[in-house]
Amino acid sequence: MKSGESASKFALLGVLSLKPASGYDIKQFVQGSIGHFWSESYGRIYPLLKELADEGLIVQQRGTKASGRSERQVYAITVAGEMALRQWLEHSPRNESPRSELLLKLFFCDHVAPEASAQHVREKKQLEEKHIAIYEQTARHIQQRYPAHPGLPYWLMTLNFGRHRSQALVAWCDETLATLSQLEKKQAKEKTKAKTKAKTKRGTV
Amino acid sequence: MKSGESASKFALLGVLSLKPASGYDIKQFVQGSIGHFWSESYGRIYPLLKELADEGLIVQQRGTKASGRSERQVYAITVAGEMALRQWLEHSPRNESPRSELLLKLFFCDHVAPEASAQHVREKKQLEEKHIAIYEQTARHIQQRYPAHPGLPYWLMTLNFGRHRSQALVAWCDETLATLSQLEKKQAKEKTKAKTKAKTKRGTV
DNA sequence: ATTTCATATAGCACTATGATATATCATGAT
DNA sequence: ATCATGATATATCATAGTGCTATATGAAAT
Repeated sequence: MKSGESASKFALLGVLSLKPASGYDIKQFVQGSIGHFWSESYGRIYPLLKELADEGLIVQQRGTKASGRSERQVYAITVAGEMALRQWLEHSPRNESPRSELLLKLFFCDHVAPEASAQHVREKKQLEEKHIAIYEQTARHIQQRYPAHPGLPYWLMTLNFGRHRSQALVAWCDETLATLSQLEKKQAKEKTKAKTKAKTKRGTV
Repeated sequence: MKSGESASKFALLGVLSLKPASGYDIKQFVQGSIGHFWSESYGRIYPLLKELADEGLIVQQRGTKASGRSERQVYAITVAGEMALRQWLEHSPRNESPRSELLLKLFFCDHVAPEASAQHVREKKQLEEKHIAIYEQTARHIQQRYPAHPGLPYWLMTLNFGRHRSQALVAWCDETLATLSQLEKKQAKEKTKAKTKAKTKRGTV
């Protein structure tokens, strides 16, 4: 495999290493199981499945019109595919380029009132708290359902990652909200001062 | 502005709201100042500058001189541009879809030895520790250099975000490394057991 | 003198998303 | 009965975004 090869291909291989699946299945699995740190779109999944099949890393299982659905195209990983996956897993992951619209807004927000930014931060806090709840619930659920699965410790690690991250961000939100309310107070005071000054000036002129 | 409008446009507007700049300047600024939570590529910057100019949100300062080929093309934000930026700043930021190659590898890593994953996690820890150092250094630097700038508190907030996040991830790395080394020990034990069994079997057969 | 480097713009191939189109089948409502 | 709805399923397109490469120039270093 070429070096510029995208991670998406291996994400699909990874899913197929668990069990054969269709493009639709893959999308569902990604959303439901690794959705908190990965995403795939149909627009990539279907072309990639074809590429992977051309490269011999997966094969199309024909004749599986089992439940009578419309032409379900199920793919399964091959031995070559498993090898490619293992190889990729051992390579150092590329560092992701983060893009946070929230931080971008915050960085430039001296153009607007602190309250507008505070609203964004409050929403972020709510979101992260919701995430924490989901992580904990999911962890309990999979521990109960797959207590002996060899992948379990690794799944829990990824959930733990999210929990740590979200907890830190909630703490940041609290700090930031405090700072923003201080800034608002200060601005209000300066406004009052400016008004008083203006009045005095008007009085003298 | 349309609702599907990308954040990149406003990132450029934000940078130009600080001072007039060329495409090159913008790239430098983004890398140097908001690089820890945002990125822009030349491949987007130049087309977007033209679009923004067409929409009247920015204006080209230097003339479109024909003779000099690679002449510096400096853009400045217009009043309309400032209004558009303010409007955007007040809208709720869209939640970003995170993609972590590290977690993807970790999730599927029961295919390979725990040591391979441990290596990835150690590298991650090093990276985050480096980030923390940079955040703290940058914070000291800008507090010294722009003690009275109205944007300073907001810049510090974004750095603080990074610091919180990185500290949490370092803690996660430590936890995860501990878990991985336990898993490795367990696997080693099972292997030994398997070997002993095999020997016994061979002995009896 | 010429090599090297920082500045600067531009285009292209590839990667990725989100929206939408299309069709089938199961289920329950009318 | 048949009709609406929603889940299943595949596919495509416009748009967004990245990374690499080509090109050019002036200034500094060798």
